[in-house]
Amino acid sequence: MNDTNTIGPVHTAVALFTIRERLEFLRLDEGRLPTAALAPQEALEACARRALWATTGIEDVFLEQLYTFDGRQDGPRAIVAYYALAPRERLPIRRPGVSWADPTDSATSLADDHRIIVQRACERLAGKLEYAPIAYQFLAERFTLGELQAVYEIIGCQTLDKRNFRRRMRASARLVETRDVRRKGCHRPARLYRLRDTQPAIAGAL
Amino acid sequence: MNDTNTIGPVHTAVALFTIRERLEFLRLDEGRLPTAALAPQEALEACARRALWATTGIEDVFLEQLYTFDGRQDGPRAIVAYYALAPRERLPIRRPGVSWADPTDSATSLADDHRIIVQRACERLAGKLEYAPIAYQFLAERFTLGELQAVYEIIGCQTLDKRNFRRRMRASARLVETRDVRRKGCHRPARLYRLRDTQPAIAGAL
DNA sequence: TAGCGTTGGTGTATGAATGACACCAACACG
DNA sequence: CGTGTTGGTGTCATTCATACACCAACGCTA
Repeated sequence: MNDTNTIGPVHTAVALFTIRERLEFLRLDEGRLPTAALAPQEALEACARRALWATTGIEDVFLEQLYTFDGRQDGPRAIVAYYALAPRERLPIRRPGVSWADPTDSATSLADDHRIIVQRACERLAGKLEYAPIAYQFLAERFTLGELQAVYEIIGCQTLDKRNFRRRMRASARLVETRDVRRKGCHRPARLYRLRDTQPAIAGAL
Repeated sequence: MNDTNTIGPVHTAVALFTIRERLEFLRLDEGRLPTAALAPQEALEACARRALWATTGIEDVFLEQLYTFDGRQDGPRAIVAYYALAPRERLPIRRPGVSWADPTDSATSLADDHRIIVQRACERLAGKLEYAPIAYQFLAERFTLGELQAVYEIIGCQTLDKRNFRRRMRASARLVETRDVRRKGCHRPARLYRLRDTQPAIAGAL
């Protein structure tokens, strides 16, 4: 009766994105995003993290506030939406009731108010891609330039020229070349890079 | 006892900006921004407009959601902050208890949580200046290029080259030259421009 | 062990956009 | 009619963005 997900004046909702060939978001089987009602004394961001943790067990992901929506008349007064980003490797989700869905697929069953959240989050991602280091949130600590380019192409919905992309990344001075390479498949190994320490991985405010 | 400004689980707060030689925001004498508690059935944006209207009588200004902050323990659960923009001419505020203040002046008496709102709003303004038509929100329907440049310089906190600025504005194709000029002071009259109709004056989502 | 398939990795040339810069025009006022 | 003040204009140099093609290194297989 006192289900923390259905009562309370303020709720949070979280759209968790990851990339595996395509951009995907985490969707509960009932066609909703993870949500939680704000508990007494609880901070909004903590509430959002709790919503994610309760459904998936995931912790310590990139999380940023997206927008606050009006609630429904029979529900919360306001819904504070967040979006989260994480590399696929960190998401060994094998829980009943959650799965990955395609945000661009209008056939995906999803409540209207949550569909808007996913769509706005995609727009925000594409917009921030150029001026904030969000692409790295989809990658492991060390990554290849090929992987990085794939993230840019998927979020930006366009193919990029390899040489121009690499030059841009080098010019940004955010990357550090490591001494290691990654072997994967029957082709030339790829150099591994990581984010420069002095550059915060998460751009604070919007 | 039932003061709508002190109870209720969700509040809105509004930082209203205008430009008169410098950027200014509207501040209540008690060192707070206009706020309102979300009424039953009320939409968040309507609540923010009501907060502004109740203190100033101002209606129909540009208003955009900024960020949602945690409430304080003895107050609301969440504070949804908005920022508003309006040309100075439309603000004949002669109400007791409200005045204009300098957002960059740390000596301005302002509650800490509201100070953060003003600061974040200034950052958002500067950031959006380049890609969204917010500068026009500070101007009347028809304006001179000199006035427009002044807005850009004040929000961007930098002086701009007159010729380069005008070229950029022309290239953006957002402006329409009118046949009229404005005479003001003892110097050459300035051509008046207006925003192109097909371009929405307010960029919708963020 | 040689060839193939696949991804990793590199430089140059061209057009576009940006930034720096100085002078005349039109008015009001005294 | 002279002065002060803001309005208005073009060019050149530099930087940035775009388009584009080939060899390298590996695993696999024949």
